[in-house]
Amino acid sequence: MRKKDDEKERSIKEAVIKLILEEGFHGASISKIAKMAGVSPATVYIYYENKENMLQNIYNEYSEDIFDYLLSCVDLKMDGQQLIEILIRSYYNYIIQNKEIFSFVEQFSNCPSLVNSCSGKKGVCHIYSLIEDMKKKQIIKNYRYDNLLAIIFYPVKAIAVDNHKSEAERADLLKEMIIIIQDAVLIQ
Amino acid sequence: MRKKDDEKERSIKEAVIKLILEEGFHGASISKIAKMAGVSPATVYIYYENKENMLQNIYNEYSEDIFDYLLSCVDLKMDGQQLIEILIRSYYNYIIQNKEIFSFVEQFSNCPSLVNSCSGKKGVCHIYSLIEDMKKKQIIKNYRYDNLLAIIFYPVKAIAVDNHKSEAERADLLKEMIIIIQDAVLIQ
Amino acid sequence: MRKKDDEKERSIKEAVIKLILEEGFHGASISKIAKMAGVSPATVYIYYENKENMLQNIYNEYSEDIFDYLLSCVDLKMDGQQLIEILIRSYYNYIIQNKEIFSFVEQFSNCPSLVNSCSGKKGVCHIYSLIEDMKKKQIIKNYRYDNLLAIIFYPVKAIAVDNHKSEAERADLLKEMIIIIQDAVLIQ
Amino acid sequence: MRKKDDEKERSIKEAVIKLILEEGFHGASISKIAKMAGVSPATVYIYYENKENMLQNIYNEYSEDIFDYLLSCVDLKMDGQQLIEILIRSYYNYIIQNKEIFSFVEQFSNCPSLVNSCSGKKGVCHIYSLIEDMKKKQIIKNYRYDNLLAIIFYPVKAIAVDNHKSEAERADLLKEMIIIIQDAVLIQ
DNA sequence: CATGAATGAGGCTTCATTCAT
DNA sequence: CATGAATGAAGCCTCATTCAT
Repeated sequence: MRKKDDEKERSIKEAVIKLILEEGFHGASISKIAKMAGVSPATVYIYYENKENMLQNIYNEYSEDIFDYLLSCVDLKMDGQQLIEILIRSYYNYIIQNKEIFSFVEQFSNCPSLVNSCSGKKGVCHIYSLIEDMKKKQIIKNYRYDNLLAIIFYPVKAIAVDNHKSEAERADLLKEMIIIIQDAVLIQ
Repeated sequence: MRKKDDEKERSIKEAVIKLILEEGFHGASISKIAKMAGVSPATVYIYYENKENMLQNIYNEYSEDIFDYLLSCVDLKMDGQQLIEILIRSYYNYIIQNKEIFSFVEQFSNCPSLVNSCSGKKGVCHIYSLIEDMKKKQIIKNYRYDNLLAIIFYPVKAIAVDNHKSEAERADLLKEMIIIIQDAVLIQ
Repeated sequence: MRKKDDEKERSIKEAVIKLILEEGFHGASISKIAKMAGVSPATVYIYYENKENMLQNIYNEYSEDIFDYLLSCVDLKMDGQQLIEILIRSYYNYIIQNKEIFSFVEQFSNCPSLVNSCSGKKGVCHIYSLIEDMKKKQIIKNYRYDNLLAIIFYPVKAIAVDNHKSEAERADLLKEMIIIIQDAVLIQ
Repeated sequence: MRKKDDEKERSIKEAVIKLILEEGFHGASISKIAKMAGVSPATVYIYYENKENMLQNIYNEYSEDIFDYLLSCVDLKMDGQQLIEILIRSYYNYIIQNKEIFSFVEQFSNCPSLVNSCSGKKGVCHIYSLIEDMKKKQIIKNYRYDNLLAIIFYPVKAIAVDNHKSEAERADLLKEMIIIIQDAVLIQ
């Protein structure tokens, strides 16, 4: 009896997100994935029940990743200004450094037919207590949690995914955006 | 007999965006599209050179739609507060009332392989002069255009696409969001 | 618009029953069928919704064939002896001369998973009135219809499908079998 | 430890014939068989060289079963009437009580590609001496052996496999059929 | 212009079988 | 002996596109 090969599962996953970045969601066929992962098409079905299941599995694994990363970057001893800056910069950096994963998660999220049939734990909850805590400490204004999340992260996304701009331009935009957001959500 | 042609093209377009909302990007095959549009698969190729071309065509047609709509909603005689509110509400309403189109445009935009090979005129330019005008009039703070656009529209999108919430909840969030954005971008 | 080609449908059907005789029910893959019929695999799906449907369709077409043939061979002016002989010989000849069709129908009938999901009009009804008529005329003994059918046709089948015997041997057996059946079912 | 092996082989065999009844000949894949038998697919290849071999093996084991059973039911002290009745009723009962085995053997027999490449000892020989003996004793008419076999058993099969009828109806048919056959083959 | 027929290529998945433990 | 992992080949079917009317 051979053991399940973690290496193989990993290379399959990597092939999926890489292919989906390069060729879009529909260009990632099982045979291409298998070829890129260096396994037989049949092997994919040892690790995943079928293609849809595979995508949802990978989505569930990575969709929370970014928030775990954010939490690992912040420190409760930071003051409000620092904290917002770190959150935003970390979010931005994650997108830049994990293009493939981010693109995969975004494409998946935007596809109603996929995301609706997905078990879908909203992984955002980890960051909930952080935000609520800062509201109680009167560091962040008392806006609704969902709105705070939207304000802090969505505009940054717009900068990060804009490939028409140079890195320098985007760094400038980001700098200004941090100030805008700090002004918007911090008390004083 | 011209009218009939236009109708066919329209019904094809509608079939495309409807199918892509319902079954995702890869569920929209030419034969399904043709069936839903009530035409033969061969007919599709009278109006479009091939499938990719067709999608890009439709994308180009609809990707600017939202900004045209926004401009049609605002009035230069409005004050700053009003204007921001109208922009945001209009944007929100467009998404709600044009789910299919919005979903199509979003999915297309997020697919690198499609959007990169697209002629891609940045349709956002229409709104550029409006924003710049308000900056000159010292109504809106002197932030970079891209950031202003991101701040005003991206967070709203988060509210509009969140299907886990009731209409009432989303209306509440929107109300608050308008205030947040007004505070962030208006002078005083 | 091209018209549906009757030739093509016929060659597909023939390929199916020929292949199933040669290679058994499971050796008849769509691609082999298509190759033998001289069409593309995709073409098969223009004429049949799917494989199961195709097989059922062909079964329904041929399962009654033999009884139509039998009826075309008999004549109401025949006496009882003649009639039984003709029925048996015709049945035998049909099997010999339509090996492929007969084998297909038999294999299909014996496969519960196929035959149960089949619309399945019992085509035997055509011969019903013939038998009942002869019972009324006191030519054939007053046995139940189903039993008469079984007695007249089933033993003959055993002779016809026995490939271990020479043609001459089978002719001898058939001759004797006719007498046995005549004795069994005719009055006097 | 021997017992365990035999059990595995038995459970594989049972899985094969059960699956073939339920899902037809082509629905019985090695992996399904293994799953149903509670063993690994690889284990099947310890007991059988390959799939075709396995099927032929099982066929050879069961194809004679019914005749062994028949012989175990009859007694040479019975008179002709009794003997025919017992033979027929036993044959009928075997089919009813061993649906799976019978269906497997029938499907296999009707598949030329399988049965032709089969070592194929005609298992019917056991019953040969019984029939010939009764012919010598002038109990059964002096018809050819093959025809007697066909007359006695084939029509019964028609009743046994007809699932459109109730058990009661079939019992009635069987009762009459016994009389028909007795009349046909017994002297006086 | 419009069509349904036709197709080779490729989609996902399962197959029978072998490998390595 | 027994296993689950692994695989190339092949299964069915649908795809985007073209053909012929």
